[in-house]
Amino acid sequence: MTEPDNAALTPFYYRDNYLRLCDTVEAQYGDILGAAEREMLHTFRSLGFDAQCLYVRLISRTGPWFRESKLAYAELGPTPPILDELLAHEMVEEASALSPAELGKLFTRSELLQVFCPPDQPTPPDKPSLLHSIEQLQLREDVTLAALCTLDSQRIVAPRGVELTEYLQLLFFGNRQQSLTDFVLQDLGLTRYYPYPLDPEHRLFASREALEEYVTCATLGDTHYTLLEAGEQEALPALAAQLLPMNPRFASSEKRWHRLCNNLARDLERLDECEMALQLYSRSQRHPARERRARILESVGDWTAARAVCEEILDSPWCEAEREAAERILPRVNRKLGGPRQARRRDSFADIALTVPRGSESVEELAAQALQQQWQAVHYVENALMNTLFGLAFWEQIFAPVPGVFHIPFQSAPADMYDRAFRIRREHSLATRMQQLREENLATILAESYQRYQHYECRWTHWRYISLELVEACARIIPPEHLLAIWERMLFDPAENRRGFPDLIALGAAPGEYCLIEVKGPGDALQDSQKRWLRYFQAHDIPAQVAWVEWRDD
DNA sequence: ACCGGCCACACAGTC
DNA sequence: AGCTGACATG
DNA sequence: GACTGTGTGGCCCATGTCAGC
Ligand SMILES: [Mn+2]
Ligand SMILES: [Mn+2]
Repeated sequence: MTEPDNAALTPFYYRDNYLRLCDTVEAQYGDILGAAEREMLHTFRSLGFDAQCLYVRLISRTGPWFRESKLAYAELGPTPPILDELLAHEMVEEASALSPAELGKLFTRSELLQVFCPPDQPTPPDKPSLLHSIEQLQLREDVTLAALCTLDSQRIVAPRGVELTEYLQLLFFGNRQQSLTDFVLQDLGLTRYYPYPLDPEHRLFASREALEEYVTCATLGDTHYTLLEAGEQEALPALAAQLLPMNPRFASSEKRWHRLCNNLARDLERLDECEMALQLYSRSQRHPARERRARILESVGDWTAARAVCEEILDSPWCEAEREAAERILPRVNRKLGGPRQARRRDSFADIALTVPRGSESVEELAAQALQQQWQAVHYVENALMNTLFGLAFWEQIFAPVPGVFHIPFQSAPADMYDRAFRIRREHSLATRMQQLREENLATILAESYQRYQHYECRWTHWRYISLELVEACARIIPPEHLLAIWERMLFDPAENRRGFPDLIALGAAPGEYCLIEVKGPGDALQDSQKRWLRYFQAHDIPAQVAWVEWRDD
């Protein structure tokens, strides 16, 4: 047990952070909380210190039910009187009946055996079947609970207001993933967020309706997942029927809704529910909705409609991947409609053949080792290197205080990082920065940026994998005009063009002596995103090649 | 944005 | 026993 | 060989404990 570095960490940091969260949310969203919710917050604040601490522990752990005996916190003293207080204020409720499934989460296999299986009877082989056989007993749920309490006379409790807590966290973080844990990680110094200025003026959720709309989308997403998990595909059309009449009105839930439409539609395709899939896709404004529509229409033989969708895409593509898909589909469809056969563009990239012995390492590692002989150093970097360099080059623009993009102090990128709007809203500062990068010493800029911003959370930088030394070596050897060209394309579409970079970078001794190398093992092929970068490299005379690996059999 | 989304890869079926 | 996954923890 | 679909594994603090198998 080591002492935390951060002296601010008290034994009560969970409670302290929860209060910070409540304060922030009440200040920012007081108007959209209901009377009952504010009342509950008031009750919480009126509790004694220990009761507050225990309550926050309860809502931070996976419940909903807890055995009193499992609630032991050294910093709080005996649990029973604290629970008494929480029960008295109705912040906690006591179980009076529990289902077999709930029992399974609370009691061990041997405890359940002890109570429900007489020693002379055959014992179920594992816990699931044990729970099943308890179900078969058809006991009343309060009876089963009473039976178990004979071996553990302590109470079984659940915190109330869990859904309020979920709402508070959602309002604070703007998503359902982050939680009090993020405060803790911050306190522990495990994560550090760049101190960009927050603007409380622009809040994420405009109104109670916006919040509810988001929660509805999230719940439908949960249902989707649960149905898949349970193998209940037949219920998916009904889920789609719930999704379709929705009309998301708030920006805060739009992206989520579109993604949900796409995900669900994809599953409906697999069920041959093409009609419904088409309806969902046509409501979605997110790639690959239009591509999927074109493919469905092609597969059902509606070539006229398929052509129309392709033309719509080509007219104003959402991204390059979408345009390429339309360019592949359209000629096929045109031929069906009696058009001429068209010659296809063929790529040809510089390549080498490698024959290496099989090893336990990945094919990329093995290829890197084989290439070590011809180069000073070969690094297996994939997307991490170029994304890190991008983050270093444009840190100030990424974290610039554009209105409305920084809501909370736990962001690793602005809210619009992957939107079309990102580039447009920072047009001027990005242009100025590009100019500066063109004119000044890139190696110095990148190294200084690395040292200044190292350890701050950023979607682009990979501090662990990409060392300062590697950044310096790359900045010395890769010609600035190459890096600038790469960054231009990344800025053009930061979402799409952050992937597809070659696996390896091989570095020589002198400036210009380097090569980006995509490793392809037997059976692997270039992906579309990789081809797009390789084409771009060709067009800009950036040295890149594909290394086709074969196994040397001995 | 961790019961999810994103990568890259492996493999199979089609033309 | 030895391994794994879920969970809680700082 | 190109294209398409599908399914996979890793990656997201690190570490210890416990229950299950
Ligand atoms: Mn790769
Ligand atoms: Mn590769």
